[in-house]
Amino acid sequence: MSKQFPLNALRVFEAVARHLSFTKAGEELGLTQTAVSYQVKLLEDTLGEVLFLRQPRRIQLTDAGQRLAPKVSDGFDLLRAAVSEMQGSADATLTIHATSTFASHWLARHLGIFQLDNPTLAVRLETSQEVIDFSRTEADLAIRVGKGDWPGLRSHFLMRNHFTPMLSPKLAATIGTIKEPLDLLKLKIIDPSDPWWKIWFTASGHPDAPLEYQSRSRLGAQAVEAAAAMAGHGVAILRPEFYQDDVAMGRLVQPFSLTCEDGSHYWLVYPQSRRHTAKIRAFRDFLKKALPDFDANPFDGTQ
Amino acid sequence: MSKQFPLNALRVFEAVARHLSFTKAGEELGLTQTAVSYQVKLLEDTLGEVLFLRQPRRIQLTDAGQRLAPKVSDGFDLLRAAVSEMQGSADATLTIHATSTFASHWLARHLGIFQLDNPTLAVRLETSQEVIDFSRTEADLAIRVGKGDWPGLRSHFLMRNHFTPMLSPKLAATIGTIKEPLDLLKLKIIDPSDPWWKIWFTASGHPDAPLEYQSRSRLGAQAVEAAAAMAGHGVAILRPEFYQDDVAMGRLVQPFSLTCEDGSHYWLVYPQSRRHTAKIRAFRDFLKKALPDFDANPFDGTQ
DNA sequence: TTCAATGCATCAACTCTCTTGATCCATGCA
DNA sequence: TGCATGGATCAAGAGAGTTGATGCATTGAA
Repeated sequence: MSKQFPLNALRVFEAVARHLSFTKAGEELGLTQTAVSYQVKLLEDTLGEVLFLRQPRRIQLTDAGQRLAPKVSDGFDLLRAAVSEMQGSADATLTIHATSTFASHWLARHLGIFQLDNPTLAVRLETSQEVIDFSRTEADLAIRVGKGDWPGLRSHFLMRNHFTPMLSPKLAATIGTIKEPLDLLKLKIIDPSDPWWKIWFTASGHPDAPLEYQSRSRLGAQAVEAAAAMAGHGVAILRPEFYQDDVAMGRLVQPFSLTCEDGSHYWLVYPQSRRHTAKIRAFRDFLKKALPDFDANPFDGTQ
Repeated sequence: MSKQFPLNALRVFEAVARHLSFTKAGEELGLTQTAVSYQVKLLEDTLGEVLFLRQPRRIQLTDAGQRLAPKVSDGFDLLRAAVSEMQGSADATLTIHATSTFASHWLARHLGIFQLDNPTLAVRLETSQEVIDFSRTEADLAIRVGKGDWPGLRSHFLMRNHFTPMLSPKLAATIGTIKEPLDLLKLKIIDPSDPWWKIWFTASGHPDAPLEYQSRSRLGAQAVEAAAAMAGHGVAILRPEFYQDDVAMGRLVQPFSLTCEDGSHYWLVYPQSRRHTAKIRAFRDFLKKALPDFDANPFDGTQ
């Protein structure tokens, strides 16, 4: 079965053997009668066997052709089945990669609706902080934070990413009321090297707020910082919408209404080439319904 | 399984899945690594599924690929088997078309040797007077009389065709001895419209011998005329070598040693495209050994 | 008998798929 | 650190495969 062997000719032969007509077979395959004739002859030449007897207005399988035809049909049936089955079962699982923050604070809440709408689709949710590479990881789609400009990938805007300081009410109580942004500096900043802090203090009118840049690296995930904040270990800078529950439960407070952005937002992302897949379409449609700003342009004037 | 589906890509995928290497698969198939890469991507695009995870120095099947690979292998195994089995069994039968004259007077005598040399080959001998068309009849090769110039066919000279009057000794006795060609005209000429008579009489010095051209058409087969001659119904004009047995048995006599030709000779003939088939090669070799003049040029000077 | 319809073969021209070779990049190993 | 391995990417090119026109033989209907 080396590259020499004309597989396409074999496929054509199979169709011709079924129809016993070059023309009909051509129609089935979307070929002209000429092409069919050519392919059959090509196959006959490589096999060294005549497969059809050309009688005036009809063709007929030779003994050789008769022996070959059913087995070739079986072979192609198997291939067809293999392919469609593979596609079927692959379609049955949707693998989503998301940051743990988004997964736990947004997806967890909304995925139920998607699953109700798509009962046959098993969802596999993988969380990772890294930006996954679709060619190296088995994932159908991903939720990423960034600018939406990833080459080779299709991206849809999901929601803006903004942030504001948050801390546990208990910790806040230790310094009385928090009136002024600079008050926060009396407390421990959980990750002062996070550029978000610089942005926020600048926006609040304190571009020179003293932040200890030298300290530990980012904890890596907003969720971890949030947990630390809830535990009263310090002040975190978070996306407030993700923690409304915790605010309601009294685990966190948002002392200032000022929120800032750094230009990175949440995006749905998947490989260009797979944009027409049913399951991807389904998830895209779900997000479109669930998110008012889906596919909006975060960079136009209307903030 | 329409023409859209890249069958070749599937074949490439099968090889890659076995080797787990684009390069190795390429070597097996006689392709460059680039081509393999292209084909795999093509297949992935049409399926809408990633089949391999590209890790730095190795690749790995995805779930989808893992499901697909074994079934595709099975499918190709089936096709491979179908093809080789067909070829095998087709190679096991050699169908020869010959004129009944040649079949009964030459082949019948010599075919035994061929079958001893090729015990696995079943020989099917079909006799017919018509010049068969290989595209309309199931035949591997044919023995024909003619000039050896059939388009699309390969032909090998077998033996000259020449002829001389022959008759039963009993019939000859009815007019005493036969000394002179014209003596034959005292007897019934079995098929006087046969152009061979005209040629022979002319060669014997009697271009004006009165032959009843108007009479019945040729009996069609030399064998039939020979039978008539043996039965004493008249004089036939035959290829003497074919009837040496009958001469020996006293059924026929050849009154004159003069033999003539009409430019047509015996040829082995088969489709160009099948010249490399094992069974055709075998039969050709057999004739080469059995016939001293095999593949000689009957038209050169050396008669 | 003649005429129209059907179906395959043939031919030349072209298209576009597929292949090649060069180059690049990342990783693993010495 | 430097080399070998293995895959991706790119531009260029070849050639397999298609197409459409045409021809031929047969069948069936008028």
